[in-house]
Amino acid sequence: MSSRPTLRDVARLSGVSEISVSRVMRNAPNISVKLRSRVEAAAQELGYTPNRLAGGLKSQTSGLIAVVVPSMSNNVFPEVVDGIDRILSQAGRRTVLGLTQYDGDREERIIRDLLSWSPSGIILAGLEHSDASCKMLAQADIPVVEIMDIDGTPIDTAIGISQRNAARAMADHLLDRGYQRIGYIGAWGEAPSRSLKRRLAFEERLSECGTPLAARLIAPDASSISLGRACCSQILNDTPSLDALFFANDDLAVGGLLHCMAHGIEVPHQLALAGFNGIDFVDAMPQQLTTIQTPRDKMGEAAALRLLEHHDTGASHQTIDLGFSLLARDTT
Amino acid sequence: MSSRPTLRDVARLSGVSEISVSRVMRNAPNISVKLRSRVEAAAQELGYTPNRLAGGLKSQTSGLIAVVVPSMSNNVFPEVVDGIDRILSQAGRRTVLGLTQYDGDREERIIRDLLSWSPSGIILAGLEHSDASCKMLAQADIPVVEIMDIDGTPIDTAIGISQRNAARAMADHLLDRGYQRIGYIGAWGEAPSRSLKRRLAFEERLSECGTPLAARLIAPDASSISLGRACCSQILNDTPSLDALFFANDDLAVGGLLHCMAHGIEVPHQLALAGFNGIDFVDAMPQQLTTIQTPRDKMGEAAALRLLEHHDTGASHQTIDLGFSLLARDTT
DNA sequence: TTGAAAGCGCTAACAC
DNA sequence: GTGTTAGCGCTTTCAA
Repeated sequence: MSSRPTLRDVARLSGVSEISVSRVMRNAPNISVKLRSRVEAAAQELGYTPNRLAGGLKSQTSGLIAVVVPSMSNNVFPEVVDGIDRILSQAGRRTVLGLTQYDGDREERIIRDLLSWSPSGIILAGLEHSDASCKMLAQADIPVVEIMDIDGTPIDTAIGISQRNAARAMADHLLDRGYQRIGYIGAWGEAPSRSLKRRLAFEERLSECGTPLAARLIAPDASSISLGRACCSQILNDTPSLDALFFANDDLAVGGLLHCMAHGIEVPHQLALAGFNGIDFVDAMPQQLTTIQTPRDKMGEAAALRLLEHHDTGASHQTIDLGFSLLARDTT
Repeated sequence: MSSRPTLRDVARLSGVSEISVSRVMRNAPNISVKLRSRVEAAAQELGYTPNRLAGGLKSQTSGLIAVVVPSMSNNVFPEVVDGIDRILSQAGRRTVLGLTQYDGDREERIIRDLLSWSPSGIILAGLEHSDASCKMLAQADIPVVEIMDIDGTPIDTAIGISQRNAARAMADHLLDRGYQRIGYIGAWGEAPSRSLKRRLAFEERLSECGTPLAARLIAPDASSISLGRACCSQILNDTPSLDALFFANDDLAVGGLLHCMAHGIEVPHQLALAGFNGIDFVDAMPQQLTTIQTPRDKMGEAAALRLLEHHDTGASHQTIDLGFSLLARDTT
């Protein structure tokens, strides 16, 4: 049985021109009810599916949205992607995914590859990209939304939070609470530039207040609860005098909390713990973790909405701050 | 300042034919070193990016791979997608995403929409799809891989585990340990057909062994640790005599464990707990949770590999069992 | 409100 | 090894 039916087949069957079928399929205006129903019947009968490759080629606008994030293994990005896709699919657009695995070279290759699909827009995590990447993005002449971080100059639009301010807020919180010997634990070898920014801002703030960071441990491995547990153990072994720990994310922090529970370390009296992100499961722990709540699904949704409304403006160098909130709870 | 350069521009600049440029860009065979370098220089100079919409239209094979899963908010799918993309991106293929939100109608629309991109293959979660969906998939004449579940008849290839056998294994485990009053907790209103299959197989096995399920609680909400905690509290309230609980997933089970910790319920002596999936964080809990370990990233990788190798066979009705393992640990 | 012509950018099929 | 020709399936003009 024949291959996939085309517009031509539908046109022949319904006795109208191809362009009329095209208009019906796209819900273009100025189509009589009669013609529409005739065409729809024929399309139905043939099981016609439009070929978006052809449509996109001709119209120079595919409706694909490229999404470039580091990894789905990091708890924050699935939520972002969920938010993006929720908005896009309502609008008949599709998400094409690229996962960089925190590798800048790979990001560049992915961007090049994604642009070859003539996407109608692109969403990227972070503000740091290679020169070549930036050049490609500028030339592509499509809306570019950079999410997560707003501490820097966006190519077009940045939507997220100030990672630096969030870190400084946590520093202030710990100092307000009277902690003096503060340590920091990170993961991924600090490949995500946002972690690095946060740590630097955190250290900077502590120093400004005359209480410099007392210890630091950056594991090269992927972040996980188990890793947090191991790192917590190690940093306390190396620097027993610590009275507070700030973790690069909640997974690590929960690991720290579990370490303390297992070893009878009283939280927060002997050791205070703070995380970052506000992942669902921190609420469920025996002690509610102090953390910074970030609006991850909002970031995805806002980025997608921005792309959808973008038929007007060009590159706008706009920054949208979605804000964070410091949840001061049981562990500090 | 022209728009995006085309093959023609590169051909003109390098003084060769368009088709030669095309061959160079695709690394086709039979190209002299000299011609290749000349073309590459020109492409470089112009910042040429191929237009895959055009290429795909002509060659009838886009290289896009459609991936249809319920949601990224469910811990299991991000890992699957990570596995898929890891393999695909190596092979120069792209993931186009569709999230069904556990809605069959939406799945059907998504499949229709994704097929309009002429994907080279499609990966779907689960074996249950609407008649219309199955028809479209059959007509599309592309490799179809259904992942997660192998209890049923695949359209083409199924890769995953037997959800039923896994549930029966857990039933046997709990019975072996001597538990008699066993309860079950689920979420999502059991929209994921795999949960339902598991529960039914679990109940069936318990009944076969003369120890029917003592209580059951299916929450309509999205699964989460907090929900597990609440459900555990409720089911114990309704049926205090329970001596074991099987949860639809690890999130719920961890919630149950936290409830027990908070209320001084001794695990497993007063109450045994078992989860499903083998999510990373269960290892980190104060007590290691008994669970069924499922090979989620393997499922993604295997599905992607299957699509890549698929230039030979047609629809094969093949089933690939990746197996699970029951991790009998502290909580049973 | 409908249609005819032209061509988006690329590659398969066939020369040479 | 390289080039010529034709056309993938659709939509943008422009005309009626």
